Amino acid sequence: MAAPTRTPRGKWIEEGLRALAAGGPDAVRIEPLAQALGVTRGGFYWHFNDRSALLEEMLDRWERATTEEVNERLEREGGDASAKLRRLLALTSSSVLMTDLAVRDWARRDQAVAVRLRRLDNRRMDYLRALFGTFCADADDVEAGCMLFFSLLIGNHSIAADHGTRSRADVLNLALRRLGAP
Amino acid sequence: MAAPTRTPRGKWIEEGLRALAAGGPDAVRIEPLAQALGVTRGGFYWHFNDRSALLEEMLDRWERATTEEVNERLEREGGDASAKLRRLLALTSSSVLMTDLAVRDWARRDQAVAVRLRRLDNRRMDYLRALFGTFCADADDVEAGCMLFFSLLIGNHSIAADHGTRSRADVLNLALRRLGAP
DNA sequence: GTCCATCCATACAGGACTGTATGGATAACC
DNA sequence: GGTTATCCATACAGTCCTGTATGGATGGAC
Repeated sequence: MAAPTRTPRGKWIEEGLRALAAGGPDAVRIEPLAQALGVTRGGFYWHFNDRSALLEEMLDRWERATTEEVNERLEREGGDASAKLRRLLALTSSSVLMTDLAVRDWARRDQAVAVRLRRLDNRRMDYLRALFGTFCADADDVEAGCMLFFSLLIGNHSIAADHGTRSRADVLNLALRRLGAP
Repeated sequence: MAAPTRTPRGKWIEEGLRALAAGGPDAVRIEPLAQALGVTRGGFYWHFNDRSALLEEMLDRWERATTEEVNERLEREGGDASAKLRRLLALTSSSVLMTDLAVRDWARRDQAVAVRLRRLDNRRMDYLRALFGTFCADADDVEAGCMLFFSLLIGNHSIAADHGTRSRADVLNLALRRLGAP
C-alpha cells in the first residue's frame, strides 16, 4: 500500500522555499527544482496540480513554520525581554529571515500574499508588544518601539550602508539601547 | 541628420524602471516593454546590445536620479531637520520609493547591484547624519538614530501590521519623536 | 529632391519553461 | 507472487521570451 516516497510532497515545498529565498517567486520554477532534487518533473505533477499550487503550499508551510520556529525557539532559550530582542536581531542570514524578506517583497505585488503577510506581521507585532511591555509603561512608547524594532530587523538586512569605525553590530546595540531595552 | 526620435533610449529606461518597481528585475522583459510603449522590439536592439545593457543603464539612471531627486527636493522645500525627516517619511508610494525597494531586493541576489546600493546608502546615511546632527549631540546617538530612521523608512513600506486604534501615520509620528526629532 | 541618421516591423531560429499523457519502476502489503 | 499505491522518465504540444537579420519608413539637413 505504502511506497518508497523518494521525493515526497514536502521535498518539493522545501526546495521551493529555498528557491524563493534565493531568487524570489519568479525563481520558483518546476524544471530547475526537479533538477536540484535529482529527478525529472514527472513526479511533481502527481503531487501538485500546477505551479501555483506549489506556491500556495509553500506559503502555507511558511506561515505555519515561521511563527512556531521563531517564537518557540525564542521562548525556549529563555532570558528576559531584552535578551530575546537581542537574539532576534542576531538571527543573521538565517534562511528563515531570507524567506521572510522574499515573501515581503512578493507581497508588494500579490494581494493574496499580502493578506498572509499581514496576518503574520500582526502576530509578530503582538509578540513584540508583549516584550516591550515588560520594560516600557507608556502604550505610545510601546507601539513606537515595536515599529522601530521591527523596522530595524528588516533594515538590518536591507540597508547596505557602513558606519565608519563602528560595526553594524555596534550600531544595532546602540539602537536597541535607544529603544529603551535595558 | 537628426531624427524623429519617437521612442528614444530614455523611454526604454523609464519603462524599464516602471516594470522594475512593479515586478522586480525579472519583470523587465523587452517584449512587454515594447508593447507598453506601443512599438515592437525592433528599435530596442538598435539602442541596446541586449537586455542586460538595459538593466545596467536603468541602474545608472536610478543611481543618479534618486540622489538628486530626493535630496534636492527635500532641500528646496526647506524647513528644519525634523521637518525634512517628516517629509521623507511621508513620501508614501512614490515611484522613487517603489523602485528603491525593488533595487534593494535585487541587490540581495546580485553582487553588482549590491555595490551600487551600498554606494547610495552611504550617501544617504551621510545626509541623515547631517540632519540628526542638528538636534543630537552624541555621535553614538546620531548613528543609532540614523539607522533606526532609515530602517523605519523601509519598514513603513514592508511591514503589514496594524496598530489597533492608532493609524500608521500616528505610529510614525510617535517613532520620530522617540528618535529625538523635535 | 536627395541623402542619411534614426527608428520600426517582420520574420526566423533557438531556448527555457509549462502542463499533459502515458508507460513504467519500486516496494510495502496481503 | 500478485496487487496496489506511490513516484519517476519520457515524449509532445504549446507559450513566451531572446537575439539577429533585413527591409523599410520618416523627417530634418543640405
